[in-house]
Amino acid sequence: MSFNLIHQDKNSNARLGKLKAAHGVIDTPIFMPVGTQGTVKALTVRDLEECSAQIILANAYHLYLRPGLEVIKNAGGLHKFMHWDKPILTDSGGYQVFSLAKLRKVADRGVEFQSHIDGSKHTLTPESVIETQLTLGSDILMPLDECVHYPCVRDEAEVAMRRTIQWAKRSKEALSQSRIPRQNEVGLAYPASRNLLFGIVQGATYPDLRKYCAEELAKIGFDGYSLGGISVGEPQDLLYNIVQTTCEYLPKEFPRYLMGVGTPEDMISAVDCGVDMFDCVVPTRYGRNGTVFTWRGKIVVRNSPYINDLRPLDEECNCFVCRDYSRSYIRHLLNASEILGAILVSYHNIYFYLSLMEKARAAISEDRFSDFKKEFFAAYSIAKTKVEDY
RNA sequence: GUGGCUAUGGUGUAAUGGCAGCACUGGGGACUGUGGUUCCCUUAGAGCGGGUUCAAAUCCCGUUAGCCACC
Repeated sequence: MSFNLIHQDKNSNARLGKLKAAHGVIDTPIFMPVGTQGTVKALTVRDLEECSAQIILANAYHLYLRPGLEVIKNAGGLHKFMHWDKPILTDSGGYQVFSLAKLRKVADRGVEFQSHIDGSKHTLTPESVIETQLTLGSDILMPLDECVHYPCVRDEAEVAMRRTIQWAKRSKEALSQSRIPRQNEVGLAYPASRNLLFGIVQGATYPDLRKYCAEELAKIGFDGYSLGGISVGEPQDLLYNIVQTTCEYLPKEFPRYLMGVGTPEDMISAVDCGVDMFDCVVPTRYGRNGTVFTWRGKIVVRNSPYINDLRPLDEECNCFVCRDYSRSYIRHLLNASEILGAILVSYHNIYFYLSLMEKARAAISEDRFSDFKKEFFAAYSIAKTKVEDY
């Protein structure tokens, strides 16, 4: 068993766990910084290690298109290529198929689409996507799935959900039959660990579809279960409802991964429902665009109130950015489109996200997650209401 | 001193005599399994004084300033 449930919070559904992957053990709940193209934008691997990142996400679709699998194979796999020796979770490209809707054709066999880079035609199948991820040397693989837009009529959601289950089955089969060498090279933290494969629960906003999908996937048997098709435009409370009900249908002894989510509030709420893993572009993308996450809420440091503000981004943060630089200076960098601005805010935001998860884990281990959540939300709303003071 | 040219948001520039537009800057917003140095919204303008005309950034006169040429 690759996942150990270490502790269940007594007053909520939050849980503490350890997930054993080929390149290391991951403490959950965890946030995984997004490194789509084999890099967490604006950050070096050294930065990520300083921030205590335990696992990052990469995207098989993007890397398959550019630089191409041969280049990465030649480099000895994605870990060596990007000089990251901790676990990597790869997304299949299922989401890109969804977000690049204009360029695609979906059928039971797989997805046909045109490259967003050069327009060339490609076909993704559940099998090819597994092969790609094995070639990359991924620790945790995601199967090809079909994500639908919000709102989505029931029939359409059901078709996509059934296809996702079929594809999940084929993915598991493909993984077990693949001839690509597994994670058994010398020097790995857990050489015996195989590549982990998660199932993805679809079903849009329909609780019965989510339930059916979760149960069918559990029957097939995966190393973890993802909640997909969430945060695609639905209102906040609906998002929490789906997460909560879906978690109830998932087996407790496996990790749960809420894909693509989210804001600090989203994550804390989802941990409360029993979610263990997250990934999201928000800390890095917002960072590049000048929004900073602090323990008192988010601030847009690019804006004029901070022009002469010599305080750190977050007075309660211990990261090197907050030690060495002022809001005034960082605002200037962002305003002048200097690269360092994006770097510093991205670093701080990733540090913040990982600290948030670390605090959540500490709280769960002491059965005080509910209090932690309350305190977090109380403090986090300050920037919104008292901008002039913060 | 004489002649010529020019004058439009903070900056740089458009517009047959017919709703003064664009870019940058300034001010805000957006961003959720990354097509993002991105995207959206927005403040702000005719050197000054007259005249012609239904109507003037546009035509005419004067004036001021800048530039160019000549003396």
